[in-house]
Amino acid sequence: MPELPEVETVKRGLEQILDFENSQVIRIECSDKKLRNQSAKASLDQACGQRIRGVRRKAKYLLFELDDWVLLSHLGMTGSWRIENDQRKHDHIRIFLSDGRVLTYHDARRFGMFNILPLTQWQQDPRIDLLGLDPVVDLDFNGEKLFRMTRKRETAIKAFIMNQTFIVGVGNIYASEALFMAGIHPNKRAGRLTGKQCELLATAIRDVLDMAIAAGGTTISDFRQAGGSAGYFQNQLLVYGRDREHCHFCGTGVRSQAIVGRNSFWCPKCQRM
DNA sequence: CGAATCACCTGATCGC
DNA sequence: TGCGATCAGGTGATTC
Repeated sequence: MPELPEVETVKRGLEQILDFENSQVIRIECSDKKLRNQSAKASLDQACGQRIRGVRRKAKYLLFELDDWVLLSHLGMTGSWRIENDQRKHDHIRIFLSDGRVLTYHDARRFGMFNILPLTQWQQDPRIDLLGLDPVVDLDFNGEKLFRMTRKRETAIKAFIMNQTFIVGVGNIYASEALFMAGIHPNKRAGRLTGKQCELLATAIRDVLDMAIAAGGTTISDFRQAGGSAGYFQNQLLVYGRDREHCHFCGTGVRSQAIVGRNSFWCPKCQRM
């Protein structure tokens, strides 16, 4: 579900909703079913008594900054955060705040992660440390960097830009969109892109992520902003989910096929190998 | 080492 | 209406 724009949207929503001056963690409750990667209850309890000082995004991770700890959250495919005292099926983590509200994590498939890390050490966690450039915040992400990174890489360019050790934030939806905008076939070997193509692709990646953030993310089925509303970038998708529909530029039928295990969409006329 | 595949889960959808 | 097969926004372990 959540790629960079969706996580950024959740982060901004939580910033609006949370009361950083007065919200202290009173206690944390966990369902009996664990997420794919989740700290033990006793470890999470170290957050009790601490203030939530801020929310940050690192790649597709959300971080709740406490006084001495960081709560690291990854939404997996179906994770979401909301403020609501009532419980629903698939609510797995409930953080009770001193203002009486409950910060709740919902995740049907439980592919998400939730860990507590020391404030001074979270950046050394390998999941954070090994992350690549963020196209939205790292100003030195550009075509030249992309060109150098892709040299000698034999994998499909679509798989390359979805690999979080090179570039962060691009998932299955925005990979197809960015490659369409750049006119590059998703199955082209990464190492065969020209300098010009890397320039176009770096720009397309940054643009599509920025536009999707501005639209509040993409809601295909269940993505929700922290306040509960849907995003609306799904109305602006150019190729994703449009198999056999007409390309908006040339009218040719959009094609879809799995590339490295993930369904991919492209225009066979606008996008070249 | 790089690259591809599998595994982890539940729910929605589709064809019969 | 019911049932099985298939697919879904991600990532980390395993295999080649």
